[in-house]
Amino acid sequence: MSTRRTQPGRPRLVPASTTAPPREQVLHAAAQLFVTKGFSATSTREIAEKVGIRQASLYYHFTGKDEILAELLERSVRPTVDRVEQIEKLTASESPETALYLLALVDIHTLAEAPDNIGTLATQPDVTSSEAFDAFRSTRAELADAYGRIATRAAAPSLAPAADPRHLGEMLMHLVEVTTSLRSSGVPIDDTTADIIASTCLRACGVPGSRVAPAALSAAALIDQTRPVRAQRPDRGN
Amino acid sequence: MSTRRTQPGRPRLVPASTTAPPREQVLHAAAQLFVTKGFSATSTREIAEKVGIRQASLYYHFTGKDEILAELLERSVRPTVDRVEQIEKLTASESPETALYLLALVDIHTLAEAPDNIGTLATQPDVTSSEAFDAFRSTRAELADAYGRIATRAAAPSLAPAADPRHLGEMLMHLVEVTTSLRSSGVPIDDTTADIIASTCLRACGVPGSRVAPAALSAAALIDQTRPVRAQRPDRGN
DNA sequence: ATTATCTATAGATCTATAGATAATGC
DNA sequence: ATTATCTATAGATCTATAGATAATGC
Repeated sequence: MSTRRTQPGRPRLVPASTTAPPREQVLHAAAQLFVTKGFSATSTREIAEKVGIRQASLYYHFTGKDEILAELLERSVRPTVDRVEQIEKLTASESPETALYLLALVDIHTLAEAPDNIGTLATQPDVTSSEAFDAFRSTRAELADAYGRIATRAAAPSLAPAADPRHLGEMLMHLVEVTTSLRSSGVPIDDTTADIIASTCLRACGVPGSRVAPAALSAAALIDQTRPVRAQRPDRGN
Repeated sequence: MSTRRTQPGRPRLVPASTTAPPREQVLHAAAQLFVTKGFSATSTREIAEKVGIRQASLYYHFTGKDEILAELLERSVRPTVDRVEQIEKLTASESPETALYLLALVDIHTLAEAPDNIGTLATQPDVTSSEAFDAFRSTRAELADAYGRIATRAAAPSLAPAADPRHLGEMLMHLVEVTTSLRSSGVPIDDTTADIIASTCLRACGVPGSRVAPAALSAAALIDQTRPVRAQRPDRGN
């Protein structure tokens, strides 16, 4: 009965096809275009058209095109980064390869579930070259450091070339990105696929085959306990 | 004595700093910009400025920006594709994992030696979305097919998710691209690094650890015999 | 005559701002 | 009054073409 017939604000020329907040509609449309055509090749006009609003109306929700991408980038890493602390706590008394396996699993899951496969945005050259995304690069560096830190403990001494933890972290992040690449090719990222990717991370670090399966088992037992540490919503009952 | 003082054609406002053919100068400048900023974010004016010519002068050498990228893309895969036939011949009587290892080694070498790290261009979204690069995508698909064909023979039956040879090929190409990613991070791609990456390909296919080292040995013995089949220059003495 | 540049510019964008308008909320 | 859109447009690009110019080659 008390249902609003319309929203505040001037009505759109093309009525919205969804009830999602307009800001989310913009993010969704932009994500699809950025992922398929690339950031620089996508015009604000195209985004607006996809949403069903006028180009200028975007600027009511965002200060510019950069801010749209910045928000999408942030969302593509935030879920994993917020779980890193918890992962390290949970695996403090486990083998180092279990810690790496768990981090990889969580990250693969994030990339597999991210709307519109926005995990692919991180490697677009626009992102790595413009200062507008410094905040994201800093967040991502945090994740690369975690990969490097954890993997260095697990890595075989034979891994001289990637001995620098930072390089090792970058390599592993690239490996895990195969998740987004498979998603683009239409491969469903189920538990088996995730295990193959995570195992590949361990093997790429030189972990002997005999230690991979135990790490997989231990990590699987812990994954349900990886709750985000930051950005947790306050309890409903407060 | 017979050295020309100048070249035909109107002199440049800024004299060339190299004797390389102008077309190559353009490709080199464009490659650097495309790789760092991305194709769409790079203007023809920037390319021209880097070369030291006027923006319009680019169009004497290329029909447009697309043609510059198309040529760079072609060069980034051609060396490997031209060796695929020879690789399959050489390994016809070897184990399937030796064939895969050799293909990976050759590809890693191509990516490691490609000027300006142009191997990174293939995954830019501009490339995958515009029809202007259909020829390249077709060449690249040929390579993906080879990866898929060879890897399917080497893969363990446990690899159900990537059972489709095409998907398996895509996955392996993504893995090998870590070469360009490491290059960007400043890691030198020496023989040891190449072996780590190639071994990771085998392990990602589920090849047991005990069969990796023998494959690496066999492949190393064959790599010097991988001469391109297509595009070979005619003998000097003809 | 041929080659390789130059100058000038048309036409098509594209981003972002200014200010009007049409809803609801109070 | 507030919200969320709209219309209109300034100013800054950016790509590609037309045609002039300054070298060498024959």
